Amino acid sequence: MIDKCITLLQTHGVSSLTKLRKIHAFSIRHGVSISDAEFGKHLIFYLVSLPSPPPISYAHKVFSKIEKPINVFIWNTLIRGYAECSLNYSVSAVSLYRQMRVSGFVEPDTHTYPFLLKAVAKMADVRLGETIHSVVIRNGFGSLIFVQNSLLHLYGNCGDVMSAYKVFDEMSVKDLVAWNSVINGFAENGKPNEALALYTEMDSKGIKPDGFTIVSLLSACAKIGALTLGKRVHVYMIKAGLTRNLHSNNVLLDFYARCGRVEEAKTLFDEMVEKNSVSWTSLIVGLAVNGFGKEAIELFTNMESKEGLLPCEITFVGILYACSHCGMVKEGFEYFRRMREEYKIEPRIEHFGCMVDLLARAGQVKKAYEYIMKMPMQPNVVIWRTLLGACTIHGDSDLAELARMQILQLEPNHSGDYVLLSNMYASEQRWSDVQKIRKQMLSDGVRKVPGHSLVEVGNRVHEFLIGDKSHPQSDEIYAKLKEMTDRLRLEGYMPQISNVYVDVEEEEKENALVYHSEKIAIAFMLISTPERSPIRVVKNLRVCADCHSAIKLVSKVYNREIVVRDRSRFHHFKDGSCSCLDYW
DNA sequence: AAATGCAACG
Repeated sequence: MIDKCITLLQTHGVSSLTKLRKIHAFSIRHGVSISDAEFGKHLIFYLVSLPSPPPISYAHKVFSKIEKPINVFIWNTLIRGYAECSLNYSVSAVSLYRQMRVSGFVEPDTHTYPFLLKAVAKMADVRLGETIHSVVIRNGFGSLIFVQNSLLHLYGNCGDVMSAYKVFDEMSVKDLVAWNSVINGFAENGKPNEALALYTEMDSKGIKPDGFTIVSLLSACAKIGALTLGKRVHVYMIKAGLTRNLHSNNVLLDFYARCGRVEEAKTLFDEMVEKNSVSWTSLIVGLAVNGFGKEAIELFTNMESKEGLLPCEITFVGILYACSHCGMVKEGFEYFRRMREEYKIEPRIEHFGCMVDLLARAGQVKKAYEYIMKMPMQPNVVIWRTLLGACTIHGDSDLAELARMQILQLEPNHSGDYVLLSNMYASEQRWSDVQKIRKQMLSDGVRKVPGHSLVEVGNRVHEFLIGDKSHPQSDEIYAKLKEMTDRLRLEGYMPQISNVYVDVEEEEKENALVYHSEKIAIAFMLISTPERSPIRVVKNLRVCADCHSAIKLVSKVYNREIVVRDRSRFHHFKDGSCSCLDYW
């Protein structure tokens, strides 16, 4: 009878939880004891093998009924189950491993450590990882490639790329998984150049990349807006024959959108043979952050009419983002309602954040505040910062002060909030308040994040800081800046120096002309690139109002399309106007 | 027996 039950598990077990429950009930009816290790082993195995997340408490119940001592396979399977569940369960995987050690009956084997390390990687606990690493070596498993690969993943996930690289360097045999893991480690930790260098090395050894390799490299480039690097990866992707790989295409789409190349993203989307809801969502979000809200919504309408495509919560974040950044307040509320009622998606704090932004950005800051007060969850620092940002733009200093007090409690020492408030006071010519904020910044030991702008010419990236004079062509750049300002004045440009003024250090204020980094970068591009060619700037902070109005005019006067990637979004400047329609 | 993408605000 037990053999029959096991056969049943083997033939139907992989399909569904309902089937497994039925087989379990069947076995009880026919007198097969759950404490029988052979049957219990199979049942746990199939439970844990169900698509994620596995029914772990059910599996654990079966586990606890199995007669002692429990063999190592069963221990491993349950550890694996916990490792594949959400983060909260990773701790249980570790404590299960400890129980196994103290039970004294079995020793961990070669399978135990990859499962355990997976759980520790999820926890991103580098100290625990190091401890287990030394245990692994002591037990003689340190030279097994799958254990080493697990270690690579662990260190990468903990942000300790140097330890990952050390493990990698000492591996005598490196398979594609090892290369992917270490490349992903660098890519995920903001080191796309290193990731790409490793890729080049891998390529020179004749190892072919797969979809994972491409995804790691491209998402790293997307994060930092490295268009030239990413384009190189696109070429590798073509060379490796991965142009039909869905994941790679999705991330390529995201990459182009995140580099401001909306046309390329759209073309790619149209040409993709296989598309899933992630592809649609990526383009919707891409259009939204690039300021093409109307197009994002059009695409969403299109998506709704397609069979078998369901928008998810992220799709709605994109849609609500599109509405808030285009001033479509009424539409935003309507989509929020439909998300809950038609799609049964419970709004998360991100969605409420969009709604606060929707009201606040449209100037209804008081209503936004009331909305925050009525939210079913505790507002986080992002929500308050949204309100603060809108208050500084719409000049509600009382509410701005209130929002800042909330932020100060949740996250002290964040320079951006001081700067926002100080800029608002400056725009109202409340210089004593500006001084007060600046003094407070000094006494609180808060240092402003210096603004910088990156531009690419050919294969080189040039970086400019505020008032930067370190570039070898500095004289030419400043001559161009002077000419630029003169020509803009003729077009009616009035410099609003207040934003710049509070940004610079006391000594520098004596120099009459201090330019924000984006202006310097644009002047540099005007002299370094052919006429009419588009200019891309990646900035680490938000563009100030003065630079924004200046760049609008530059796009007209110099007949250049200028794309500025902000800290949070894109501005496409063309013929004297911006895709954000000054709605930011 | 390692592993993938899209996410509000700043």
